[in-house]
Amino acid sequence: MEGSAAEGERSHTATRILDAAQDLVQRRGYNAVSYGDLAAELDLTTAAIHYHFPSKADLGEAMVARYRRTNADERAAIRSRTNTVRERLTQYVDLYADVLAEGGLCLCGVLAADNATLPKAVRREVQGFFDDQTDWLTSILAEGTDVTAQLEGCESPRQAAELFLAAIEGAMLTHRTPRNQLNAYRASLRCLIDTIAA
Amino acid sequence: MEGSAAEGERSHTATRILDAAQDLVQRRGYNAVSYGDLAAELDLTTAAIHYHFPSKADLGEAMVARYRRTNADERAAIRSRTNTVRERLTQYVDLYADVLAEGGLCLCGVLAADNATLPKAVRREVQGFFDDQTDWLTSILAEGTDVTAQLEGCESPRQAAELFLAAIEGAMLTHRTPRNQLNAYRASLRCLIDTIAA
DNA sequence: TCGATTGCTTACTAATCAGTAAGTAAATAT
DNA sequence: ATATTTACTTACTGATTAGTAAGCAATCGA
Repeated sequence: MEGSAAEGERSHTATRILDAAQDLVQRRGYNAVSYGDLAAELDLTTAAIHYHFPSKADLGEAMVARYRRTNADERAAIRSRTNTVRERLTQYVDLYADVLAEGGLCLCGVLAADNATLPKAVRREVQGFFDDQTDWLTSILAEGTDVTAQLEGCESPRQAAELFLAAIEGAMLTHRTPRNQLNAYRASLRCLIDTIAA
Repeated sequence: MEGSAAEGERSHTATRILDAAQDLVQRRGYNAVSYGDLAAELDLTTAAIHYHFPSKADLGEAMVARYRRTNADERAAIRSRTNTVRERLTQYVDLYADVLAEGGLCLCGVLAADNATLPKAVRREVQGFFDDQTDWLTSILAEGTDVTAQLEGCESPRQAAELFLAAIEGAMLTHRTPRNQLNAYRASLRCLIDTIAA
């Protein structure tokens, strides 16, 4: 076996399965995606998918874990390439522009809606994702000028971070109609960003 | 037949079916609720449910239509019993306190997540619900002091209304963990209300 | 070169899905 | 009193669900 790199090494097929699963779940929800759907999309058998991910819980957990890692990289990139709160929040909002344009939602936003039917491991990953976001946004906001001065009711950067995250996830949900959804999504969030980074 | 009242008259069983369906969908999502689940919950057969609602699309449409009517009444009650923007928004936010405490979400928030798999008629009702909310919030905000002065980036009451709705739907989604979810939900929205109604 | 492992396929299973047909007991209408 | 309608039940159907068992060709390690 060659240079066994850090964990996360996956076969080409396993990666394709995760890609297809994530795409379908973001557009249709957890319970509307079956092994049969994935098999059809990838020209595989359902058994082949069970070979890579024995149960749907395994697939779901791997899918969200990978989503969290990718998202962490994207946030790190935003932090290193920008300097102001406004730039950072704007680019953070735009992280979801592509999925939204294709009719999808934040993976964990969709999964949170299906929360009660999720395997425990998946639910834990989803909660972890939201914690990641809140922590990151809190640190971004804490570095800028005092956000509690702009948002009257907010007693801490963390509270403002929670509001901002809620606004993003909610704006994707409420602006899901085909027409102009992306503009409406951006407009809602710009409204909040301008207040925060006045 | 006795005094055929205004439309919306439904048999006792049909009402019980809608109650159970709404409760289950709010907690589990559209695709995780089957006729079998409802039959078990209500001690009926699935055929009995098909008698009242021939297809799942019929059930879904009736469920959301009733939700919209109930919600319209609740909003009208808030408007007539309060006078300030702050009171109105606070009570509007609290409309979801009970469902949230029981592990549920706004019915249309859940359905928006399942959007791609929804029958057309249901999708139309869900979109109608969001339009209702935006219209109502817009008129509430327009009656108060100029909200575009408090929220820097907002160019109109409507834009502020869209942000507020997004924040509510999103806060339910992100604060779905059992512990203290209701307090966190309220805190996030209070933060926005205090800014809007400063 | 040979045995084991990897990455699949074919062929299942039992459960569950939405939906239907036919029958029935009770209430209602004439 | 009789016919009809209402509100169901029993008993299905064919499709789809997640998941399994067994087999097989190619690759890999010794």
